[in-house]
Amino acid sequence: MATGRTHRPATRSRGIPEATVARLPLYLRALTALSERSVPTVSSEELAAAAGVNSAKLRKDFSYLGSYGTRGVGYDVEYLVYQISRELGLTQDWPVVIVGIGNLGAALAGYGGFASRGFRVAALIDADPAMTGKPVAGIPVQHSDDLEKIISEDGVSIGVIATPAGVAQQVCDRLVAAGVTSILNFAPTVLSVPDGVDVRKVDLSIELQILAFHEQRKAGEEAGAESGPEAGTETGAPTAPPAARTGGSSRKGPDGDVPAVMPA
Amino acid sequence: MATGRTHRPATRSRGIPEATVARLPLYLRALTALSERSVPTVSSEELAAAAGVNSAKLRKDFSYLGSYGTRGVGYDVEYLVYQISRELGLTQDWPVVIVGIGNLGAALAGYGGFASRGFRVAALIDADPAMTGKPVAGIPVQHSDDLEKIISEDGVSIGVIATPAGVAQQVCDRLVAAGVTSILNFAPTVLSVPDGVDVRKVDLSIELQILAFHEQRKAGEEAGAESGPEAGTETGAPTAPPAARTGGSSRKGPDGDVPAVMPA
DNA sequence: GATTGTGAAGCCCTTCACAGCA
DNA sequence: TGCTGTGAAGGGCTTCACAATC
Repeated sequence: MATGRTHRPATRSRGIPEATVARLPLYLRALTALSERSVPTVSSEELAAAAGVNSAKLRKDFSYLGSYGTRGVGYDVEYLVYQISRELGLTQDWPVVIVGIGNLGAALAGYGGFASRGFRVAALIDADPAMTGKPVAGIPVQHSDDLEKIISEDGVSIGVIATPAGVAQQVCDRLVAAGVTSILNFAPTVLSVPDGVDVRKVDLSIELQILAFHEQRKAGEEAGAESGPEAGTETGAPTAPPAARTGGSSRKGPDGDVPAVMPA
Repeated sequence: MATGRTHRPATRSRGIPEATVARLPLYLRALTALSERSVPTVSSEELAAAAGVNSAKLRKDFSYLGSYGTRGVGYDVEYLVYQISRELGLTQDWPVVIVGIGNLGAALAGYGGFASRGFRVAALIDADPAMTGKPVAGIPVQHSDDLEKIISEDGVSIGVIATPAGVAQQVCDRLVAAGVTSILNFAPTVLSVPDGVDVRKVDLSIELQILAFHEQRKAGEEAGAESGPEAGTETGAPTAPPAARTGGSSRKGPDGDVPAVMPA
């Protein structure tokens, strides 16, 4: 998951659990598809299947928004689309700026999923003077010197950071100082922000690493047993075993009390 | 968060909680940075700060891997880097294919964070014949007709889908049939896969929608009270109030029992 | 009869707080 | 003395299962 940090655990906002909020866009997408096919109503079971969750969870989620369904019938598609959109704040226009127009920033600039959800790319910003004025996805890139001016003039409150990791924090600081209060961070760094600012991060390599973990697990399972994730070779062995390893007293180690690989 | 689905809740693998696995890459990055600065040891407090988590959580996480620290001292940086890498399966080489070489696919192809973590882009695949042979990020694009051959020849087990939503499921099916067992999905669709295949998704517009939700909440808080998220205008009002609304018996509605906006 | 809405139970994760160890 | 490793407590989310409702 990409998760923000500053999330006022107090107040509980209006009581909608964060996990539920994170699924609302999923439901919304499924409902939009149904709406386009002019399906009038949908049951929790059907909608849950379309959104890839189970129906009890979906009903519980919707119960936080209010009682929008009809027992024995299901949910009115159009009405739910509206309610969820409103709950998510998508009935208003959100100008966003994208900072860092490299490959990724350019891809984001051209991403159709933004505009269709009420997000308007208000500006593309890059530090490279050679980029200034060049149109990307139909929008001229502006120089980062003008960052503050752009933010305040357009009333931008959401910023997307797609810069190299090295400059992400300073870009973040400038965005926040200029009035941005929500940040979507693609740079592989931990950003620190003051209270009241939300950060969500998307880290491509982290997702792959998580997949690799499970992939390795699978490979181990089917192979039966082999003492460790990569037994024979000892590739690029640990550079520095810690002091503790020599004692060998009570440590459980990686494969201590449980066979590393289940023998079937 | 981007979360996979098929996750065998049984067997519990080797007992490392999913939440912990998701943080290991974070720790690894922080440790790598320390390693490059030749820092020999680090305390849970310091490392936690660098990774943006709290220290109790970090210690608990590490405790699932084994006792790799030294009381009164901290953790050996190099040793931890190795242990976490091994746990994540990064000590081996993971060939990946990227399917769908549009803006996003191209950006992914050139993303440096992959190679540095042991992920090797084995092939770029696109359905457009005009793309075939064209080098992207130094790698020639191959036609999707050859997908199965590429997967099996290179022993690819991880696939990245960056195609339009409409074809994502069929691409997914072909990848799985060809032997891929982990998929990172950037297409805004729910993929269904057989047991044993892991899917993680990254959805750019969902992240923004979650930010918008909190952003709206903030705007409401500072504005005092105003009856609803966007009061005056009634922009694009609900197309179809559901049957239930007329009865008006027990429904709580969106702003029923709690003021939509806290009055200070 | 069908399907929602929801208390209650269970599970997982986080946090606390301190014993154990270097 | 300082910091890790971990039992125990606490909190949030998911799942169950069924009463309420159309």
